[in-house]
Amino acid sequence: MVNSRFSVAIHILSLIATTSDKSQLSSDFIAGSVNTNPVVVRRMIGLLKKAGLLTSQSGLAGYELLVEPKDLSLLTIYHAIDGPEQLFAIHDEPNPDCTVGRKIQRTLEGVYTSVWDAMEEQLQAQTLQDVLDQLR
Amino acid sequence: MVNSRFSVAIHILSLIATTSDKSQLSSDFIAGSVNTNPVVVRRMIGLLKKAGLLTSQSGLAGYELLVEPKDLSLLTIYHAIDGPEQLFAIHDEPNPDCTVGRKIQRTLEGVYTSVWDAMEEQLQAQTLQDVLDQLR
DNA sequence: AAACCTGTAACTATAATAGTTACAACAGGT
DNA sequence: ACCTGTTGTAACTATTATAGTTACAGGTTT
Repeated sequence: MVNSRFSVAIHILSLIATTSDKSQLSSDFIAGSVNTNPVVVRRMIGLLKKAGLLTSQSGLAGYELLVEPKDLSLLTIYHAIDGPEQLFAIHDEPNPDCTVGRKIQRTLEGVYTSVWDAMEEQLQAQTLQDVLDQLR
Repeated sequence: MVNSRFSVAIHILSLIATTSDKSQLSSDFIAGSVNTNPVVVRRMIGLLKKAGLLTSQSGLAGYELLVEPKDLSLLTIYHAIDGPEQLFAIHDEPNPDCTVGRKIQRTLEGVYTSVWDAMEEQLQAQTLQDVLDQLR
């Protein structure tokens, strides 16, 4: 299973989107809602910031979204957090002297790509706004 | 990323399907093609056997498929190897006193379920025979 | 200056994974 | 009966990913 970073990222972005008093949004406050360590939050926010999804100011509590929730697809978030770009690992160096071993890697890549594409399509179809609507 | 067991399972099943001299199929031989340890192979085969996909006889080399490659979907294989049934982990115990924290888990479950379903659909659509065709 | 914050590096703990060693039990040939 | 080679499993080890943590330099506000 993929790590929980994607979940944490969506949680953080939801919090920022729904909190009107931005000065309340310290990494410590956010960590309290997510139930993790403030550093974990700041680390994650660093990635989201690098992807241009939000701004922050060093030394000053408060984050602001740079993208409207309805324009922010979950796929964009996924790419922002630098999650794995493959679903299934393929074993290393199968035997090249074997008919199966010689071609299995490329074959599996093809199989997994179709699965991955289907997944991306789903993530593209859902936005942060959809998540916010369900949180009500 | 999910582990490489799924890849190894497909490799093993492909080997069994394409090898006519079944007595050649020892766990050691298969391990040589996959490039891993014979015990890893036997462990994996134990799962496939438990799922009714193949037979083996203790003490005697040789495995046989119990299902026609064209009737064996990759999804069936995936379930056989007991892979994770969720793609993304959801962080534990978000703060119940927070609007977001209170409902984020259930919301994410919904999101991830739609992604998972799309993935299963892709795996269901492809069979071991499709893989064999591409190995040619 | 004091209190509070961010950003980041470095370290630690835990868990998943794959690989490995070891061995009991079975099969087939001699 | 014995030897060789095999499966099925348990138990252990090594490696890696992940999350959590400590520490601290530097920014911001009062």
